[in-house]
Amino acid sequence: MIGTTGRDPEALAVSVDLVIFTVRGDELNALLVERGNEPYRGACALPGGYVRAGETLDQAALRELREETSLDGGRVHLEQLRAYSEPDRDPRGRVITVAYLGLGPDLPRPVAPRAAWTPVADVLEGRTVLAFDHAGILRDALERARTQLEHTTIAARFCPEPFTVGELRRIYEVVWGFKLDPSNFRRKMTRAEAFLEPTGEQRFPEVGRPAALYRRGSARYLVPPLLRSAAARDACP
Amino acid sequence: MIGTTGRDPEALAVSVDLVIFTVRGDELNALLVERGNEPYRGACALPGGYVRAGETLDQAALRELREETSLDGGRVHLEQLRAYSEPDRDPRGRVITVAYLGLGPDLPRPVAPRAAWTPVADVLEGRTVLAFDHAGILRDALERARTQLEHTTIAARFCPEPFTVGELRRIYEVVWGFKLDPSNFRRKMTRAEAFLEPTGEQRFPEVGRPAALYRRGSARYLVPPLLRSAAARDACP
DNA sequence: CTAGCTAAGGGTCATCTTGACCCAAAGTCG
DNA sequence: CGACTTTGGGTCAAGATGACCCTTAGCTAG
Repeated sequence: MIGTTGRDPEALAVSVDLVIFTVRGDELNALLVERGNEPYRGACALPGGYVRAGETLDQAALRELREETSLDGGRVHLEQLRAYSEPDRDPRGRVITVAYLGLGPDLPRPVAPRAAWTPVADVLEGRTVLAFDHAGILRDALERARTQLEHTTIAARFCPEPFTVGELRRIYEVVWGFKLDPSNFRRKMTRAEAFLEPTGEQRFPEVGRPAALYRRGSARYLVPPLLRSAAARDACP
Repeated sequence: MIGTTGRDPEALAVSVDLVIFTVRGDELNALLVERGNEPYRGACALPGGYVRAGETLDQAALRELREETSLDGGRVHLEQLRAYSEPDRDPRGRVITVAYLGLGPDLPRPVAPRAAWTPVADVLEGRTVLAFDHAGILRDALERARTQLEHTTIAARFCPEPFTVGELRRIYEVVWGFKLDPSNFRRKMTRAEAFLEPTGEQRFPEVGRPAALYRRGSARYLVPPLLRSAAARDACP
């Protein structure tokens, strides 16, 4: 959380803010904390805090992640998004923040009090109001996540291992916001080099045919990429 | 340039550093300044400086651009690359820097003394040594520029208008570091929606057949993208 | 004037990828 | 058993790509 004390208006502070996405059920969720102090008391905000002396931005982001979710960085993919620097973005003083995008499999309930998973749609459609410029940061993070699904293999980071092709497809559908053809999706994913590693096991779901189980392969990039059509890109919010 | 005075080791400063690329002849060049002060006196560095009070990062980057090249932002495409935050990246104290990637057509000689266009290859191959972590920043910027050429229409920002398809192709070849098939390249570019806008004029070069002239179209993205093959990606440095 | 050079610009063709389908297989539930 | 759901395999046409070929239109050397 952003500190509680007033700040020298001349001073320049640097913070990190985290957009942690996870897929729960059929919804994309982000980790938000309810603010206990002014400004924006009672509103929601992205988890984050000031960068400490001797700490890199990556280390600060990992520390905040641990404080809010009690997760080591091993299970969550964290990457720098960009810096936000509007002089009046924080009414307490000059704070430049570096946003991080985090992705993880259906994560446990956050440990921090007042922290909770919130559907991203609630923010996009105005049902949940975010403090500061955090709504804009969240939108940028969502767009980055959607683009990353096209070119990289991070979608598998959303899935607890082992997982089925259907589970992986649901990640794409939830993050992108539209349905994919199951058959074409399977062809694409199973033929991609080192994306999926078959375990040989099967999973027997409550309904439907048993599905083969996979583990994440070694590939970091999906070549050729799986591009959203221009039409689909425009259709979703 | 980075300031000349010593700094309080407890304080945290934020700077911007600019990687400005331009194509001159058959080489990709970056704008570098020779350092007149310690540390790294005599070495080259990226242009940059501290962010001032009340200034966004974008504004700081534009101001530095003007100071070094006397160019308004209109002719140069500037975008944020990422932040660099290793605590010991600057021996004078804690400085977090946000790097910007800039692209422009064959730009005039820089106005600032000790500033000069330098072939990027000289840096990559160690003939030119950069101060701080600037060599790493330059490599990251080059990789970003290469990726941007695949998905966006920024390559045209390297070309003074009006330009020919051959000139545009040379941009790709110089930035990517390998040759492209002229015929296939033309097909791809002229069929891309709103990338090239024919002027109807022709240019008569010293040698070879006259070429049709184009202006930048309104499209910002190149769909479908023009992807480097995995082989080509690995081949170039 | 002609041959030779260079680069533009148009075309062919085999291959690959994609999107829209269809359909059988293998489980559960009524 | 039959309805239902999801997996997983297949076809087929349309489009994109890479490797070519060849003509065109300017220049220059002889």
